[in-house]
Amino acid sequence: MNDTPPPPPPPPTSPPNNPASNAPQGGLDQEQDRRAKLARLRDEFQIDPYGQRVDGLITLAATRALYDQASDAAAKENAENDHRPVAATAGRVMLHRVMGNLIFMTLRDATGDLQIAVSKKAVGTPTFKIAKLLDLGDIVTASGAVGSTKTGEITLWAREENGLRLACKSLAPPPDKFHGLQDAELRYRKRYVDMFANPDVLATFQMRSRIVAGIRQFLNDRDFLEVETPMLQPIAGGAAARPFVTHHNALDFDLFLRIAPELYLKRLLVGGLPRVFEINRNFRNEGIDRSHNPEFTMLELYQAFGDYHAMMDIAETMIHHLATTIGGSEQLPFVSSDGEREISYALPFRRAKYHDLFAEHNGFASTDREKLLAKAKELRIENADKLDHDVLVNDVWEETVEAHLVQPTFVIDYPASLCPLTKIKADEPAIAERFELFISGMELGNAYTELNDPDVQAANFAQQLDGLDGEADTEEQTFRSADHDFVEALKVGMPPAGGLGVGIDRLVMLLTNQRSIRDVILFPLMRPGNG
RNA sequence: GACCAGGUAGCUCAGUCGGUAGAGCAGCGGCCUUUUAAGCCGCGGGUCCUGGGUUCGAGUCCCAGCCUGGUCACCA
Repeated sequence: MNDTPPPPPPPPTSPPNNPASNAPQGGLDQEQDRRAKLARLRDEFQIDPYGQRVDGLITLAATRALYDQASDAAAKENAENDHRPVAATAGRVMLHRVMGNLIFMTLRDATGDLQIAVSKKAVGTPTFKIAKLLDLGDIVTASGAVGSTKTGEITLWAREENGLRLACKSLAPPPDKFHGLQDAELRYRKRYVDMFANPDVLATFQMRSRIVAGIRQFLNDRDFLEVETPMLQPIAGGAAARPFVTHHNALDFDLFLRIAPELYLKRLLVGGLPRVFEINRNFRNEGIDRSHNPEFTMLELYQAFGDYHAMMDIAETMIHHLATTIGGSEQLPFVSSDGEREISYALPFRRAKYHDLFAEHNGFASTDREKLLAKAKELRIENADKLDHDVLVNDVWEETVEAHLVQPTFVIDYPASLCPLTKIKADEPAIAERFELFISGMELGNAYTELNDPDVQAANFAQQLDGLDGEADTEEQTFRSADHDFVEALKVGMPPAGGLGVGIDRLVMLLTNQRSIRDVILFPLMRPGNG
C-alpha cells in the first residue's frame, strides 16, 4: 500500500533494554522480554518486526515434497556438488534450538511442520543474530536448499542474508511446546492459539471445510441451486424452538433470528425453482451441551416432485460419499460417552418405522395406553396422563429408543400430529411421510414429503396455536404465530416436493470423531470472560 | 436450573495433617555447528479465581459468588 516503512510505534510502557548496556536483567514478564527484543530489532538491527509482502513462498509441505534423495546425498558427499532443490517458505516458530553457531527450528503452517537449519556461516552474522533472538511463536520466512540432517530429517538449510527473516514478532508467549494448550476454556476463548498449538484442531477445521465444500459439490452436481433466505424473520417459523429476539430500530418492530429457513425455501418452490438448498446458521435460544450450540449450521434442501424416500436416497448417498471421500472409509470410529464405536456408513442405511422401533425397545405397542402410562411413570415423566397420546408416545420413544440408534438409521413414518408441515400418508391418515436420521444416538437429519395443501396447512397452524392456549406462557405466544403469507404462497401452488434438513455440525462431529459440538465450531458461544 | 469435578508461575501440572509456594517447559545470563520435547551451569518469575468467615496461622477448612468441564433437566 505504501512503500515507506511505518514510523516506529511509541515506546513500550516500561523502558526497554538499552542495547548499549548489556546489563543482565531477569525477565520479570515474558511480554516485556519480547517487547525489549522488538525494540532491539528496530534499533539495533534496523528491521521492521512486522514484515511486508513476500512473493513466491510455498507451503512447508510443498517444501518438504521438493526433497530429492540423490541430490541430498551428492551434496553431503561433496559440498561443491550441491544441486539440491531450493525453496522459500514461511511458518510460525514452534521449536528453537540454539547450538552455538547453528540453530535448528521447527516451523509450522497449515500444512504441517518442517525443520529449518540456520548456520552462522551460511547466512552471515547479522542474520544469525536475528535468528538467535527469535522467540517461540514468531513468524518467519526462510529460503535455502531442501536437504536433510545426519539423522535423515528433511530440513531447509537457510542460505544467504535473506535465508531467514522475521515476518512477524509475537509478543504473547505460546503454550507449552509439548503439551500444547489443554485448558478447555482457553482453547475455546483463544481458538487462534488452540489452532496452531494443537495440530489436530486445525486438521478438524480443515476437514469441516472440505465436508461443506463436498456437500456443495454433491448438490451442485445434482442441479440444486444454492440460495440465501432471511436470517431476520418477523415470524420464527419452520421448527419448534425458542428464538432469539431482536429489534429493528428504523422500522420499530421486533424480529427473530431464524430457527429454520424452511418456510422461505418452500416459497422458492412456489416461485419456480425446482431444486434449492441453503447451508447457513440457525439460532435457537435453548440449552448448550455436547450436541447443542445456540447457533448451528444447517443444510436444508428441497426437491420438486420428490418425496421423503427421495430424501433418504439423497441423504444416505451424500453422507456415504462424504465418509468415504473425506473421512477416508465406510467405517469410521466415533467416541461417544459410551466409548469408541465403529460407525458403518455402508449403503443402504437401515430403515425402521417409528412405531415398530417403539415396540421393539419397549415390548408393547405404542397404542397400548395402559402400558404406556406405566412406562411413563417408570421414566418419571410428569403429568403423563394429561399429555396428548402421541406426545407421550414421543416422550417415551425419545427416552427408550434414541440412544440405541447407533448405526445410521432412518426412522420413518412419524405420528401425523407431531408433523404440522408434513404430508400424511394417503392410506394411513395417522402417519406422516417423515423420517429422522439417527447416528450414534444423535439426530442428524429430518425430512418430509412436504405438505402442499394450503387448507390443511392453515388448519395445522391453527391447531398448533390452539394447543398453546391455557398452559403456555405469554412470552411463548409472542413468537408462536402462524405464517399466513406462507399459506398464501401454498395457495399460489407449490409442486409436490421432498425436503431434507441435515445438522452440519453434528455430521462434522461424526466424520472427524469429535465428541463435542464445540470442537467443530470455531468460536463456540461462551459467557463473556474477564479479559 | 440441579448435582459432581476443576480454577496454583506465560503453559502443563504437583502441593500430605492447616505451619514461610514447588517441578518441568517457557523466560533471562553463560557454553555449544547435526539438534529434534536438544543438552549443561546459573538466575528471575505467584491477586494460589473473587469476597467474606473460622484460626495464633488458610492454597488447604466453612459460607457466598464468578468462570469452565461433565452428568442430568429444559428444548413439540
